[in-house]
Amino acid sequence: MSLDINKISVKNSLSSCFGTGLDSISGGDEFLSLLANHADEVNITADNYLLNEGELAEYVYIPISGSVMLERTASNGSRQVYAFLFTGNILGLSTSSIASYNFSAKALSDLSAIRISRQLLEDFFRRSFEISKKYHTRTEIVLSAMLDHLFVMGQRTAHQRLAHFLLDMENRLFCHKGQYNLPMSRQDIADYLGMTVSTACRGFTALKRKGWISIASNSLITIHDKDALEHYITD
Amino acid sequence: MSLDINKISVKNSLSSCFGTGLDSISGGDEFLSLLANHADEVNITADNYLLNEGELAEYVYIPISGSVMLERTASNGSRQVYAFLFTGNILGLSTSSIASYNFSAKALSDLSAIRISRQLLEDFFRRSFEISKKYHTRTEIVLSAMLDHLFVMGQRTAHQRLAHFLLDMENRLFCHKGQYNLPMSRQDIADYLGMTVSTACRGFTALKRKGWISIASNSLITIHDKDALEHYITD
DNA sequence: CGGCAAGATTGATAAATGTCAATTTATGTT
DNA sequence: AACATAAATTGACATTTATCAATCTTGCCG
Repeated sequence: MSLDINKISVKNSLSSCFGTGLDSISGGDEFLSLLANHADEVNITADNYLLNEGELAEYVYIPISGSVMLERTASNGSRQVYAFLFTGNILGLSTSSIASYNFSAKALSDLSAIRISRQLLEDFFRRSFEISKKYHTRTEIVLSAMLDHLFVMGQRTAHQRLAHFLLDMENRLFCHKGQYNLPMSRQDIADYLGMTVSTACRGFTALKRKGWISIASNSLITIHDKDALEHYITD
Repeated sequence: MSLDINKISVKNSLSSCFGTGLDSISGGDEFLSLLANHADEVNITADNYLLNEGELAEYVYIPISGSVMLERTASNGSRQVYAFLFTGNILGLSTSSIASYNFSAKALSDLSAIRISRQLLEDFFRRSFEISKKYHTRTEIVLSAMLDHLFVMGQRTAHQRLAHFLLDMENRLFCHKGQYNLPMSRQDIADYLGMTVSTACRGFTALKRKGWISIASNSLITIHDKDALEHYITD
């Protein structure tokens, strides 16, 4: 199956997130072309699951359009959202090739993604050490991002965590003059940051009152004072 | 330099921790022997740092005796402890070969560790895909453990997190009839679990009052009712 | 063995966050 | 545009956790 590589955005290469730019794992165009010739394209509609925790981890995915949320739900119903992934991010990194997925992936919007068999990926790695190295460096970057998130979760207040999240999204989403659209609900944000929806809402309100952000239509966020936010999250 | 491989414990292979058993990354004895012939041994005394955040990441370490704590301290003094590592655990996994350490490693006790150059490790990987695969599977297991910890941090109360920690330590430390010695201070535990020392202490007291644990001498813990603890942490 | 210093525990209180219900606002449909 | 529905926000109150100081315990060292 053929695929137009140019469709894959290389934005979102930054910071505390699971996936980062596809560009960063390529061993030059050679790798991308290789993948493109062996990748399927999958499409699912909003609110459906691309994969489920516990399923045999057969594929790695890269969203072409739309966004995805990685999550785990416990038996008592509590849910932790692990990450939000956007176009060009890689999904499936954290799963060993012999094991099953340790999270579920839910589409936040209608989604197109390319899908590469882990077996095939492994064959590429076997043939090219350089490609293997790029890919594994990428995994290590994800681990590093997890450390950042863990720090914030353990050492910051609910409102600070929210401010941190908004700055992170400003880096990763398409943003014009400090304005961007959040693709996830308040509940998703709350479950990502380990707080209730009420607390998340009060956080938004608090940041608005300080004049650091404004909210036009629930999902449309404008950052007015990035410096203040950055200072706020470090205490 | 020569090294007695038998000194390296293969316990601690379980659960939510950074490093896990060295056995799991070996490509059979061949790999261990290879490393042993190229490894240095380093020794440092309790409370000193094996490596510091920001330093060029030149080595991977494996403690032979003693234990280590990985941590990050922010400019305002708040500290997140990322992991406790014991003998046989691998230290340095989460750092890309071209970057610097993204945490510091502090000895909890007098420590001996073997030290392998990342450059050398990479040479091994280049030569043997199988060794590379084992190593990177190990990294993915660490990432998976981080997800477990993140879930607990985001979705559980302070006392539940403490109970979870005590069960984890029971798996990983030398334990006889439910009794084991914690090598870290209350402050370290609190910083690992994202709470204050006071809250950690109250947690210990609460678990004692329920009759699920007892504490002989601050560091000597006995688990009396593992089932109750396991039920407690899932709500 | 006694005394000291550091670490651990507890108490009183304040602050942060959760709970649950009411209300408001946004979104999608005719 | 009006409605219906779901999502977001807020208020009142309960619970959890932090803060800070006092007290107790442990481990260490002479």
